[in-house]
Amino acid sequence: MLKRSGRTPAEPHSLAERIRIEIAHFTPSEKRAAHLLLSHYPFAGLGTVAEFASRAGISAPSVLRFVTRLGFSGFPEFQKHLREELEAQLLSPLGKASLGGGAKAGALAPFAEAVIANLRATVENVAPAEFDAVVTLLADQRRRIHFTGGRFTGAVARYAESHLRILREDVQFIESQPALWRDRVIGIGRRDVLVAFDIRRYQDDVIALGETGARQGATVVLLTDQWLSPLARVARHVLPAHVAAPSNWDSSAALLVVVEALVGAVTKRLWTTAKPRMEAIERLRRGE
Amino acid sequence: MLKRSGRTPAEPHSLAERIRIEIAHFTPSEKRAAHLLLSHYPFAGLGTVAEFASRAGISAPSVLRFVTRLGFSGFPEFQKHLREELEAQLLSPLGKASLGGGAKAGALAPFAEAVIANLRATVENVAPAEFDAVVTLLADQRRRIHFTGGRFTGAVARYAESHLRILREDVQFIESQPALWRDRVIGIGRRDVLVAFDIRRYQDDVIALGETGARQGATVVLLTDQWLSPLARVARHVLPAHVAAPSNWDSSAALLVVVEALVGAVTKRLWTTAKPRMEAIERLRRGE
DNA sequence: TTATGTTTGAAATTTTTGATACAGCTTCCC
DNA sequence: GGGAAGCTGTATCAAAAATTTCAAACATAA
Repeated sequence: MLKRSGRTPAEPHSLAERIRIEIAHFTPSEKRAAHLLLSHYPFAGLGTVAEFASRAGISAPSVLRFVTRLGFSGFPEFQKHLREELEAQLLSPLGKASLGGGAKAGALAPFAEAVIANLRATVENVAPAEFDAVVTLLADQRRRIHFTGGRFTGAVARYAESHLRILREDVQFIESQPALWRDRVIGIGRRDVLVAFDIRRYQDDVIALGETGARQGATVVLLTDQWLSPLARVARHVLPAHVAAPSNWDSSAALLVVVEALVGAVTKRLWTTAKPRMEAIERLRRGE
Repeated sequence: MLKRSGRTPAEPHSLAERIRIEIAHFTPSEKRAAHLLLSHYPFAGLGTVAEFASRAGISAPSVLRFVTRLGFSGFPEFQKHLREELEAQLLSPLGKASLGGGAKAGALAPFAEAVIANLRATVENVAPAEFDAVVTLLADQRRRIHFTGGRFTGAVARYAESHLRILREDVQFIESQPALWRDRVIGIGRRDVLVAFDIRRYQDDVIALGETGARQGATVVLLTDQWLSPLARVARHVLPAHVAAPSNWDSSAALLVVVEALVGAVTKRLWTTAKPRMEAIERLRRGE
């Protein structure tokens, strides 16, 4: 059994850091307490036991057991530690940058670093004029918008579609399997915009859909990786995102960020018509 | 005479600022209290009345009179105000992402910067042990894995599902509309893992699905935002991601990165069985 | 299934804390 | 020097908070 002496534990780590390390050995209730504290570190711990308990959805005794397990002799001592840590952090020049301690290890950190590099590279490589042109297309309410994507990028396409369909009419998602789009593609023509997502191991059916759309006069927008899908040849606009990741799989995160930036810009562009529309949708959801 | 009503005073200024203005009219012991508070703002005020009194070299009642003069109805209310002010100040650099900025040129760059901040914050807040526990669950081939998510996060859940189903058996996506899962949820029990995605404006149907699953004995894993979906109450494991963005919408990018990191880790864990499986799938796709 | 050990929250208990009444003290003006 | 007005601290009380107890619920292993 762990020592549960009444001393404040020595700190090679900050409290937040220690909790993240030890959280694996916690009981379910203790985990809830830990999560609440970490997600609002350290303010969640500065109120009363009862307040903390109800915010975490557990009982007061469980909160006490939680702080006891952390090595404190009682709740007041625990709070004292939080206050002191907070004061020390806040007064140091680094200050809030490192509040809550830096989680050292984990498979997550290197992945996040790679994605950050991708984002930087993507920002550099996307032509602002191209970005704006796509925003203008998506904000053009006379046009119909179709999203599609491959095995993995399909989810990103759906993400784009689920936002845009709230902002305006005539937005839909098309599955990339030919059997599922053959009939739907017939009506596509000059007034349609086809937004295709395709990253490497470029997918034949997505390419076929894009080429068919282009042949029928649709404006094709391509979101792809830095090496460009073959669809780039028929696309009117291309937004390339970097996808390298320390994994067997590519990362679609930068692609997603481009999508979110597009959605944000379109929202701003369409605000006068989108706002009442969003409110109406909200009312429907609520009233339903 | 000054108003001494029980309300928290309206703040054109912060409390510290107001004290500096009004300090001239304070009695000697009130001045001592004020000086202590200002010189260790706001931490001196976060302890007990007795502690504050002794640090200031005055008596407890004088401290009470001091906070009363500042317009608070009591010491606890005074503390609450200090905590809120501190929290607001500390979080403002993150939250301030103003909407009014120039929307035209380079809407992508500020968005990417915000996402990078989110990623950093997310890496700090995710407990490595919690992350590993989820990897272990997802890599356990005796269990069945179910993904679900809300209006927008549903796409992220699909993204996770589309990767994981290539690595192993028994992976599926469940739509969050109750009508679509009522029949599917019956078979869910102790050997099932339910991975739910839910960020703010937490969605009732996702919560209902999660609670139902938990009630039937499934292990619930929650991917949510930093404020934690109500589902955190029933979830065995919680991975919180930061979602703030300079847009009317939240950003799911950090959530996606967590998913990608999970998938990468599971791939590594299952490599001996996953590799032949992936090759077989590849052959099927080609040969088709 | 039964038996065993954990985990948990409701309620009772103890401790701490904030608040108040009141008397002594200081100050300052006449 | 006397006395009123306002400060201040001691002693005390009431309220709130933390803590402990204990039995039920739960999970786990046999």
